[in-house]
Amino acid sequence: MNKIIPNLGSERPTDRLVHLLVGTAHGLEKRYEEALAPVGLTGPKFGALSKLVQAGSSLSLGELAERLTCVRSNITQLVDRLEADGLVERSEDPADRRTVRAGITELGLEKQIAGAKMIANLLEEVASSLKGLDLDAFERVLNALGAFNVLACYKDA
Amino acid sequence: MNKIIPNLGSERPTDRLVHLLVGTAHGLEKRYEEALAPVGLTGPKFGALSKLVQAGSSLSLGELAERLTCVRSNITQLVDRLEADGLVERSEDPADRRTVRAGITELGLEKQIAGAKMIANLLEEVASSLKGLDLDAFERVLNALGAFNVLACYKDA
DNA sequence: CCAGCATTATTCATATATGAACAAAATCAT
DNA sequence: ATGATTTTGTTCATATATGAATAATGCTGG
Repeated sequence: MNKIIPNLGSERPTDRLVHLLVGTAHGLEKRYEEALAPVGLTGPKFGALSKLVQAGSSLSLGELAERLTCVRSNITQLVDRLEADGLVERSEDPADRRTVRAGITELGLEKQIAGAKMIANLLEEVASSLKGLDLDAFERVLNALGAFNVLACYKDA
Repeated sequence: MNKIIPNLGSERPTDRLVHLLVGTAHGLEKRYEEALAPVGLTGPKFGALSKLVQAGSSLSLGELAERLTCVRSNITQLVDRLEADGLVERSEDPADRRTVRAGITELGLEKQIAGAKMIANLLEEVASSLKGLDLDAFERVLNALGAFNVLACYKDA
């Protein structure tokens, strides 16, 4: 969970801000993982289950990779682990014998729902800690960084 | 480089902001990695070299782990790879036979300097894309999230 | 039709991260 | 002084990520 851009004492004001931004994001992700841990889920596992719930049906591994913005080989492994946990099941696609579909199980659905509750609580906390702040200005800065950045792929990941 | 908090159509305004924040941070980290790639460095490798340069002397692996905010076993592996690249050398600590010190090599120093230049350019770009925005408001929001968050460990990572 | 091309998932090698278990060495408390 | 504890780095098992190579299948242009 590291890979934080190191602060090398440069001390231009934006350098500090970038560092703060990335650190804050990592902190949020850590909270996110911690919120899911009691349910027995990790971030990536919850993400995959959520995409399946959201889709309302099974998805091919390729579709799952797209929606989770990652490469296929990653999904092969993630679905291996989810299947070992009994949260997801692979099935054949009758229309295309190359395709493997992943469908959520009963247990997977339960876990997703439990995880979603934890995340809702977390986001509630975040929302209340942000009350009264100028969130529009905040978003303008993020958008400025987003325009400049490689973020198309994150638009609705 | 994924593990982005998935957007599960909740659509409270702060949910969207959290998602945007984390996505932007990942985008910056991606740019950071891409800036270092031509030099032949990755983020973690550059981070370790930078801490050694900053320290001005060799550091024990434990000190390095602390400054990079990660566990010791991670540093063992990272220093293995840096040593294989010829960027760092392990040495014994005369004062404590348990301790292993990591010192930067000539080549390591060159690479760190080259990497630092690339990062300086990147931050320059960021700074110019942020011109005219209300960075104080931005920082206030980040601080609100930081206070609420597990971020002590990132204060000056 | 079928030869070549594209797509799909898997496997493999690798990088990064964590945490538990371990061995060696240092320190501390009695 | 010495037995217990702590500290240090390594090793191992595991999770997550990437990208290259591969095999199976599907598709397409002639």
